[in-house]
Amino acid sequence: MDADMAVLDTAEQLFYAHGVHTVGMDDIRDGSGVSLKRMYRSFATKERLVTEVLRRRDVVWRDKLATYVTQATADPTERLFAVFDWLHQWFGEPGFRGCAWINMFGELGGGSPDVVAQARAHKAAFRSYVGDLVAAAGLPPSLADHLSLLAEGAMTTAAISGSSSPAQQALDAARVLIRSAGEAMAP
Amino acid sequence: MDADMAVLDTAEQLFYAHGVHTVGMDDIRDGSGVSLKRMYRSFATKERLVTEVLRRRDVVWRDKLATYVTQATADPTERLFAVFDWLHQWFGEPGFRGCAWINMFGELGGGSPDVVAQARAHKAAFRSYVGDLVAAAGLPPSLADHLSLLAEGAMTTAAISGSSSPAQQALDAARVLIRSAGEAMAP
DNA sequence: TAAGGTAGAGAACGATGGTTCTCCGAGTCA
DNA sequence: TGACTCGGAGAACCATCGTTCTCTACCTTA
Repeated sequence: MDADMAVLDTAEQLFYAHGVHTVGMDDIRDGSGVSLKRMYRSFATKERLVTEVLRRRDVVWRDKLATYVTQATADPTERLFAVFDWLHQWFGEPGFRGCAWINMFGELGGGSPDVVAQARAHKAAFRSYVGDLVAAAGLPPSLADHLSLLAEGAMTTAAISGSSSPAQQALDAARVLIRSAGEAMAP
Repeated sequence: MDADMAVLDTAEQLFYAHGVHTVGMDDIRDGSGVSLKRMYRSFATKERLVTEVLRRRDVVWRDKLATYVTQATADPTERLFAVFDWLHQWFGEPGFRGCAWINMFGELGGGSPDVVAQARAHKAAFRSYVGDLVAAAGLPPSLADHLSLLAEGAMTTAAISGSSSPAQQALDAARVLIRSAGEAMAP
């Protein structure tokens, strides 16, 4: 449905920019041009709309990252660096306000098991993707945890500080970790 | 005022556990036993109460960390490790739900410059503290950024995954970074 | 053209929550 | 004791918001 897409687009943008609670269904109607009646036919409740937004965003977000990394370089180790390049680019986008899952976890996590599950799944998928890249580079699995932590830290630090330089700092740290891990494996 | 303390205690606990929006002033009244009238005399608005909670928590949180680190060891480098030990301990506390500033930034950051400022100040103070420890250990300043990112990443990852092991992973990564930085300085 | 069904605009409803007001009891001071 | 002040409990007020309902216009089909 075209209208459903418009609703999801508007909801995602407004939720991300202002948080879930402060955005009313009326705001989403106004932004999308879709009537309340129609919205409620596709999304029975606001909570359902939230989870649909997160579900779609998860696919899109990880696809954008993977596409960028794949096209950036074919070298397995360089691909790990490319993850942080992509973060840097993302942080610099206008309206960047951190990771949507972290934000929604903070806002709704206390009362919404669905949001907790989505956040957990999204973060697990990201870590798993980094794990694939690490394995492809022939590096030890624990490195995936370390690089993921750097990436997560960069996201929140960039959001709160309003700067994209945490991506660069995370990349610097990642270089050290990757080099050390490589030396440890093949000294 | 004793009543003010009770209000702040209750508000902090409820806000942290459930988020700001879902906690009503009535809930804080019920939890603290302080009447609404009295609460509004000390805290003119709910938003003010939120910022007072954050202000007090900032002092307490950083003091707990610094006290732990100071008492853990006198060795400058070991003190850097102690930061992550403390995080591990914190993550394991019952009711742990991540960093209050990150959570509130996610929930209110879009509409509350005060909360943004508090989160920014708190994170800057933490980074600065790590910077002091790094300097005391005679290590390069950029290491402070790297270790801070690991710590931030560990906080959100621990919160979302519901596990305290990210602190251990961050400690592992920190060991590598610190060793590398030490070798680079005095090879 | 007439009947019927669909969809949208917007009002309405019910609940919630921030903030204020009212009323009443208790303590105080002359 | 009596007037006065203070503070608390809780109702009241007002706005917001999720959700539903109504009414009307339009489209379809015979």
